[in-house]
Amino acid sequence: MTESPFETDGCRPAPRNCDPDSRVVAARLAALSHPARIEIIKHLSASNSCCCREVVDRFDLAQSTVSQHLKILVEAGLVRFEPDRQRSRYAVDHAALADVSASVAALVNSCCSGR
Amino acid sequence: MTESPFETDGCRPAPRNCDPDSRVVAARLAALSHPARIEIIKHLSASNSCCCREVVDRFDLAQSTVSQHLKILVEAGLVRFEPDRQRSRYAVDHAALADVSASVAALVNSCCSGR
DNA sequence: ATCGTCTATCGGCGATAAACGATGACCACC
DNA sequence: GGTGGTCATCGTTTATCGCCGATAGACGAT
Repeated sequence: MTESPFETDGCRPAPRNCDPDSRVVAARLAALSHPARIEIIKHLSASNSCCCREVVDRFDLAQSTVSQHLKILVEAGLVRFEPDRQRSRYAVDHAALADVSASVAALVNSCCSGR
Repeated sequence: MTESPFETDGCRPAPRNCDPDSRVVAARLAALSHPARIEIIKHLSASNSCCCREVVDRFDLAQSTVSQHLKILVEAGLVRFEPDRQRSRYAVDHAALADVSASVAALVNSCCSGR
């Protein structure tokens, strides 16, 4: 356990005495908190699996931008990546997505149960 | 009124052909995608209702920072604000929070149902 | 070997977020 | 009136986001 004051670990800045759970949830929500990424998730799941180009054609965003969004989703664990020849197959990780939904539900629930 | 191609309306930048729903969901998730704000939500619901100072004491953040976070939560409609003498009562809007949870669940569901 | 295509990454730019201190408004109380 | 506590806002600084064009790597086809 490093004694670093800030362990960014891909999360947003957090107060010192912050529940690690909150950081994890926040990081995943951050990945989902962009309209383009939500749309990309929808598109991926509708098509079962897409390559980058397919997504670029769908939305009018530059290829580099789409690649960036996909990278963020992969790093958040919401999308799985599999290189396929010169293409890249991206597919939604439904389990991870369900997990996010469960996390939010748990947060809401804890707020209601605690009164 | 300028003919701006982007009507930001308090949301993150979005591609042109973006489902408005995605923008709304994204905006709410953005409010939740910060560890400190998640912690604040938890604290508020545990205490039923808090003033700003109470939150400041709990986390080691400057009063102005906490005030800012609370403002963001209020603007996102997740927390209700009620001035009370020189204090400010902040309370979680459980209905709104449940609504966010439902939105995420709907998104996840649409991904699974669409296969 | 040389194209053309698909990707990922780099570098840069403008805009926004996040944090803080300082200031002033407001209220209660002495 | 003066004092102390609470709060929102302003202004500043720093870091990150979101987007793009350009570039380079990898692959298939000609």
